[in-house]
Amino acid sequence: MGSPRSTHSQHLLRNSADIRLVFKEGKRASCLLFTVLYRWNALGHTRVGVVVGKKLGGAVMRNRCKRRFRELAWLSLAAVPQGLDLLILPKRESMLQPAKDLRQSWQKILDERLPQRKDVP
RNA sequence: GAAGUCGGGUGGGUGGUCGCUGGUUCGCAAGAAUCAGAGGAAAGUCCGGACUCCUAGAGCAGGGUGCUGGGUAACGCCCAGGCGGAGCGAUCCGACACCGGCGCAACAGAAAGCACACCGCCGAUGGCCCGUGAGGGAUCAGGCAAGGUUGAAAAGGUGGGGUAAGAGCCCACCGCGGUCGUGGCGACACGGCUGGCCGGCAAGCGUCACUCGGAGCAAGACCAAAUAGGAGGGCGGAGGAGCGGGACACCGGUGCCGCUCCUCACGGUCGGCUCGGCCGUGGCCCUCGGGUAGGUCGCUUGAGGCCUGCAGCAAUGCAGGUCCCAGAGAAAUGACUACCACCGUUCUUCUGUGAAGAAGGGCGGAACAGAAUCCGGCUUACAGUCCGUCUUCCACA
RNA sequence: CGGGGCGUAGCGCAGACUGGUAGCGCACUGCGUUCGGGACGCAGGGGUCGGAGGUUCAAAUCCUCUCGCCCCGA
Repeated sequence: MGSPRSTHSQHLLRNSADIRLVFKEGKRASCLLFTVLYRWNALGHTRVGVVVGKKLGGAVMRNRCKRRFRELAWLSLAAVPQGLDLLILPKRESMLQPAKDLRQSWQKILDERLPQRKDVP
């Protein structure tokens, strides 16, 4: 199996079977700019993935979108309870938004809709 | 100076904070240090290769290309030249071989291929009528293809002679075909002689010349879970019947082992359900090879970049020197922020009659677009901006 | 990444190989029939043939480029 090259790649959700599992069983929290799906995994550490469809633009736009959201999740990794699979689905409106609006929305979802650290099963 | 033309370049910069990927070194490890990290199109996938695997050979079929010569690993690409077309010009554009064969040309038009006669012109010649006659008239036979009409296209064009009217019927020039000569490697050009001279379409079928085996890095090689299935082996197996085996001194029965059959059980199927029919399995474990998810390799040193010289009109080639320059794997090469440049707009102040210019401030914008095995091209997209070549026009000297 | 296919009326499709009239079914409009509706009968409207360029006298059709959609391959 995939031996992790660093601690960074441990926290990436990139396996297509796992992503499909989150789509199927995950819970859903959304706002105007994006949607987050989340599901408890059995690994004990958090994994984050970003899924951007072709409708949002060309390869350049899609890559930038993924980078911005991945970094957003990265900075708040310590605040998220361990053992959660997160899947971010950006919406078209988020492409043109400035970074601070994105950060506010993300923080709001994180505080109000997602499980907190004390909820770890 | 304006308008244009062709060719080439660039594709914001410098800090700060937080991060990503790979190599190297150090470290038991966690990690640390250091170096490197998207494009001219990375795109579309339209061609050509390299490289892999498959394919016994050849022919046919099928595909591609299509003026000539050169360049190249190769090309449908590039360079040079010819011819035709567009433009005052610099320049630009061109699938630009062949109509012998089979086909096609709607509608219109008289006629669209062994050309034709609607309107028209003539009616010299032979008839008819008038007239003594010279002659005149209409048009029957007949002649004509100049003019009109149609069409994308009507059997060379213009002028003259000729004629009853006409016609390459004859002549001159132009065009076309044939042939000879000269120049050129050649496409072709020029000139002489000669023939009175029946088209178009091959991005229709085809012919000719050259050329092409098929698939593609998701190629291919290796390692290899779970589940199902395959082969082999071991242990086990509910009830009954038959046959065989061997031990018990011998025979028979019971029990044991093996095989076959039936019942039974389970699963599937037909069926709304039961009964019933059909099919499959008979429980567990081990080994083997194939192989999926997943992983490793392929994976970046190459028809490579830069500089200099030589050969060539050029594309390009040769020689020498020098450099190592992304290798990810749902996919790194960034995000945020400050300042400076650039553009647009607006405000204030100053100069100025005005047009406008200078300084400072605010707001907004900044293209097309992301390597995915690697090269050579083509095509398409592209805000700005810089450099050079040539052409035309205007002004001044 | 590679391979293949399709864009024609509001919808589903012919026509394309062999170039000259764009057609079929449903839907729509009007009239008839019926007391009224449906069904049926008659008549009719509706098309940049995805876009641009080229070949040709003439292009939905042939050629090139381009846009969008769909399918297949580890």
